[in-house]
Amino acid sequence: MMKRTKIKEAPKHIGEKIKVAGWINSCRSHGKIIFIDIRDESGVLQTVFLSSLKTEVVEKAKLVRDEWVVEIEGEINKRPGAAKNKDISTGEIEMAAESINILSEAKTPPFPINGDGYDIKEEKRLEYRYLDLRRKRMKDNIIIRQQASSFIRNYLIEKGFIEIETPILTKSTPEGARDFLVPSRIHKGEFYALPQSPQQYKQLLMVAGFEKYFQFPHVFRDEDLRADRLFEHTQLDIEMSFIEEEDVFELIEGMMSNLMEKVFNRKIKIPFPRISYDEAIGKYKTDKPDLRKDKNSDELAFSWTVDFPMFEILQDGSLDAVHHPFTSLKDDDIKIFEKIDLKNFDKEKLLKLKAKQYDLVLNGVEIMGGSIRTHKSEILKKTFEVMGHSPEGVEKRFGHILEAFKFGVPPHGGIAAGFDRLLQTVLKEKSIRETVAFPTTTSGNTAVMDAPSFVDENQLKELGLKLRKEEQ
RNA sequence: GGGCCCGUAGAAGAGUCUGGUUGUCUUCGUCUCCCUGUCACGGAGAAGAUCGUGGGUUCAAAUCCCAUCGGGCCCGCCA
Repeated sequence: MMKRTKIKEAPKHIGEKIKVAGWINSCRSHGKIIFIDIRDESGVLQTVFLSSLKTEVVEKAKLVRDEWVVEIEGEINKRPGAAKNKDISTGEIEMAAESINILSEAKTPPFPINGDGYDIKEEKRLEYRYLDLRRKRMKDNIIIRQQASSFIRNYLIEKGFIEIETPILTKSTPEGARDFLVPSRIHKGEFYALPQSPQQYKQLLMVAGFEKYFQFPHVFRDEDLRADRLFEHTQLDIEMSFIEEEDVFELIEGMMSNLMEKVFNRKIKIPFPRISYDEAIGKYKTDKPDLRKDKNSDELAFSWTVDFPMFEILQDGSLDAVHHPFTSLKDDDIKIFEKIDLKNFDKEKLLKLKAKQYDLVLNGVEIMGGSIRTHKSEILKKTFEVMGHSPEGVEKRFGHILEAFKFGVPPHGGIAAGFDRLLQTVLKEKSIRETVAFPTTTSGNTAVMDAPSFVDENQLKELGLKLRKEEQ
């Protein structure tokens, strides 16, 4: 049996007989000559069926329809002069078909697969996502996503980073977004939480002596969805020991400029502009300015927003950390903070304190955020106090990491990207869902699969759960 | 939790505001026939609709009202 050749490789086989396999992209019958375009993952190839072929072959060629799965054998030839098609990469060649084998028939697709798909209801596209992903635009998005993650992975490994996975079944943290919870079967009535970020684990890895860590973690937040927000998304998470802000900027600028050039074929200038939070708010009325407006161009505009305030004031008048309590203050502000008497403190003074916190902004979208962490227990204790946490509360929420910090913690810091949102921004997609193979709708219903859904009573029983009667 | 918008043959849209023959039309797709160089081929013909669902108003509802389901965008929320 002849080995199958990928369509992208076909131009290397001019004058040879090969076999290609894939989906029918389109059929054009002219009576005595039939053109069948066959598509595989790598491209599209025109095959030509002449009436001089065996009747049986011609009959089969007349029978097939779009999206049927077939394999076709024949000789690869250069196309006659006028028949060349510059619009497709295999437009210089065609296959003089000799045989066709139908591997699988197909129903007529519920929507067109040619074209970009933007005008089709997303509801339908998600219901049949496996067909939607056949379209070139979606396939390209998924493939470039992999090229980007693969590039970043290699880049970081080259720089001495270790990729380490952290748990998905983990502990609920009362800070931040609403958790997704998973009931424990063994410990009835208790729950795991899915991670909102590997923040604490990656800091523990610094204590463990992994000086440069990264991973592409899947993280979960049970908050209402938007065009740029999903329940679950992929991060690029990075943490390093013995570094300062400039080390993070340098790493990310090198990584992003190389990524843009090698994967997205776009040159960008480094270093990126650094804009203080106060300047950004003053000049652009936002902490994520779109610098394309300044430059009056559509080029990708990266910038750092730096020197965020450490604390913000909430509606109830209490103070909260803008980023998180483990964020380090600027060196000068640490001294000021140390002198502040919390028994009788001036909120304004605290609100002026600046942190070693930074965001990477691309075209007005926050695509990365991070900070240098503080590991000094006195400062941490005081920060928790400002935020109104009782010592018992702190112990319950952060005890494990504070305990770890007692065993020799290196100065450390890091950054995390919303990987899907980064792709969305670079690819200029309107929705984050265009960069994900199987996203949910904005009400959290999954693509193709019918989730969430009710479960067996037995499953609930095993977990020690029951629904209230009126909810069943 | 709140606001705005959308749901009409397989797909996209017009029709709804201002109710009126049997749901009319456009593009694409589907099916049949014709066609030897097309490439989203072309030509001729045909089929295809519970106007999301339920209720109400009316002599009469795709059209007006209420409810409900589904979808999208935004505010809140997302350290």
